[in-house]
Amino acid sequence: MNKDKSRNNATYNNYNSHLKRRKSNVTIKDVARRAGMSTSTVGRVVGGYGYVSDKTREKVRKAMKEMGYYPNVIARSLKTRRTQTIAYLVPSITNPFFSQIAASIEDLASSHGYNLILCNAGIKADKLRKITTMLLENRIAGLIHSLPSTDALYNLVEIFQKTHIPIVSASGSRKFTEVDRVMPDDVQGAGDATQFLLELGHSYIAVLGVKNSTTSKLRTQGYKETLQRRGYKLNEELIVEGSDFGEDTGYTLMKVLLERKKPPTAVVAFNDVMAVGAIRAIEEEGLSIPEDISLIGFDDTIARLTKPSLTSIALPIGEIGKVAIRILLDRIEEKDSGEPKKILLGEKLVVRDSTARPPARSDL
Amino acid sequence: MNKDKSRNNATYNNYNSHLKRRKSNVTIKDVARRAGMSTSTVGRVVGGYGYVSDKTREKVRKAMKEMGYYPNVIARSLKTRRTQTIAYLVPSITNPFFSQIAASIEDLASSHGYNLILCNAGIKADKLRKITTMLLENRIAGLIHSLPSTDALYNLVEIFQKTHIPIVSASGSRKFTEVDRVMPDDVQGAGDATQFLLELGHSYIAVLGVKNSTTSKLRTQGYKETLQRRGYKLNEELIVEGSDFGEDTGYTLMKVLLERKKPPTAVVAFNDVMAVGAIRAIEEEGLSIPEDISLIGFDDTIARLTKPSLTSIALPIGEIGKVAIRILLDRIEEKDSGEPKKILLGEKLVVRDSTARPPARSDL
DNA sequence: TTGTAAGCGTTATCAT
DNA sequence: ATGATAACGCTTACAA
Repeated sequence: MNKDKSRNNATYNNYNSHLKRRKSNVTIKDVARRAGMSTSTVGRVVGGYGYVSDKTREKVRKAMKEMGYYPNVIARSLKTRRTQTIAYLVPSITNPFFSQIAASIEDLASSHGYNLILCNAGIKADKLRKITTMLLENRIAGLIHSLPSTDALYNLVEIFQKTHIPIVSASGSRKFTEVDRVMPDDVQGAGDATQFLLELGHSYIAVLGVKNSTTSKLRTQGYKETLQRRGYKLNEELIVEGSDFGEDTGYTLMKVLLERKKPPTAVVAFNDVMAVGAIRAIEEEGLSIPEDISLIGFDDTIARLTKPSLTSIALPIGEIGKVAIRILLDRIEEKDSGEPKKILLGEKLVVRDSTARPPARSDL
Repeated sequence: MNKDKSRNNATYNNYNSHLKRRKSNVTIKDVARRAGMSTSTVGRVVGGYGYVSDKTREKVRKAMKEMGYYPNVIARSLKTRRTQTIAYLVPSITNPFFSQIAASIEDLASSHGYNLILCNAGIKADKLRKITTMLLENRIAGLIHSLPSTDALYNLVEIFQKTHIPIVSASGSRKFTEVDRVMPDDVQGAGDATQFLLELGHSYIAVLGVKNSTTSKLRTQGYKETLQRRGYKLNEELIVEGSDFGEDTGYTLMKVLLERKKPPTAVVAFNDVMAVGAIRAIEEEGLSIPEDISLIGFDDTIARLTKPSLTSIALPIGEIGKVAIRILLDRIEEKDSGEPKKILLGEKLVVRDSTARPPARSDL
């Protein structure tokens, strides 16, 4: 009855929509009146705490269902001073790497009763600052991000630190040691790639990197360490770097290598897209993969689709999201109040058609 | 001073973390006390409404900054009975199609002061039902979804209808005529593909479709209509359908076509992935693209990456999100209270290397 | 132009 | 086991 009445009101409101409409939702009070008891008793069955007799509980349940009652979490949050909302900040949700992390975060978050609010921070500092304010105003319970180190991020971290809102970096900035960080083990990944090529018999291995990229730096480090650990001497000339992770950069760098008197017999590109550029360069020179040159990509994104399909280093994408959200929830629920952690997750070599033993004519 | 004190408290709390910590945020009251005036005056400058003298405004601003005040939108929402939160529901955020829509929704939403909460509804009805409850409890202002028609979605639509929370389907279910729908014009897109092939000189054109798919049905319709409008007779044998949009399905269907006495000279696959399967089948038969057979994909997802690169029908992905969020905001802010709309957005043919005139020996 | 005070729908602390 | 009642932090008549 009540319901019908309110519905009629709403319909009526369409006629005088110049007036602000007031959505009157069913409240605890309404349910209490209907069930013939106090709001606190109803509150107890809704919240599932305190003593309620089975009989009253049933009565309340019935009234709730009949009236279509949905507890107002806003009022609850105001009273309890905490929300069930966490945020995930990315540079670009369009990037499959981030959208996969988002998926695994969302999954665990929602199964623990948390809502995930998604923020595309883009690259402008201003946007991130606005987001920071918005998140603060919304009193979010915690935050995961995959953002690069910037002043705006520093600002965010600082404020959240003060407000005691936990932050986890999921393959984002590694700079702020006050926050938990979970990231792929790039040193190990590049090491594995190098080792795999060494075991195939290659000894003159080049890498296609990117200047000013922490990731590229770590991967280069893994390459160097493995080479040296296995007793090979390091040749700095085999480390070539471009300005970005794009296809054209891969193409150009590969061209440079091929024009040398002694080109490498194997190449590790620090990203699948660069590897695609490298494939183009190699084919243009009339060489074939893997017969003349072995090629390994990184990130295992489009490696399945190239021709030939690319041996690549797969990132533990799903793992990153899962571990990050787990840490965050532990922080929020104060099951963990220890020092900030740094967690490295293993990368995995996926062997496909772009790698083989070096050509026999290789006399190196 | 106050700030320092609270920080010390927090640090101290780490020692007795068995006690529940109480985050005490700065409130309007605190600011008012500091600035030496009433809460309502402060409220007026925070909210930017009513009369405030420039002098007091400045005083308040100063106090706010000094104390690090962030308005509590939860309290505000409780009072005003509305939130600045909208939700976007997808079957899978990992799918680039949806993540691109999500990106454009997020963009406009945030620039209008709304938060986007992202929900991966997956395929289980139970998950969607849980999400429905959660969204209701959170009193979201509106909802966009890209979900297929299911009972659980019907349930959601029905409840939201009752509660007067606007819904927009962004390339999701088209069934519920009570909600606004914005979607790609599949009839036109398939029509354009067909027309393009006809103009190249093809007359024996096949399509690779999928059973029980509305999308496939509409695309088939576009194909048929264009053929008939141009005076070609329809050959039902040239419409082959599989059980899903997968690569293997494309491969199998293409094989079937190639084994016929009179194979088609051109094929439209209703999805790029199926087209990849078709390429494999065609190459296996020793035929080449586009010399022997022209091939068109759909959705323009991986079309750039295939070999040969694929002529494909690009979906107006960004547009879908933008239009959907615009409609939703208009509904929320009651700038639009008209009948539910259905908006079709144009698809665009992107010509690449997989299409050419039919071979000369084609005597059809 | 500013202040007072009554809610918004919960939870939490008392009584009973 | 249940009920009254006071917050939570804000907005908003209404009064001054």
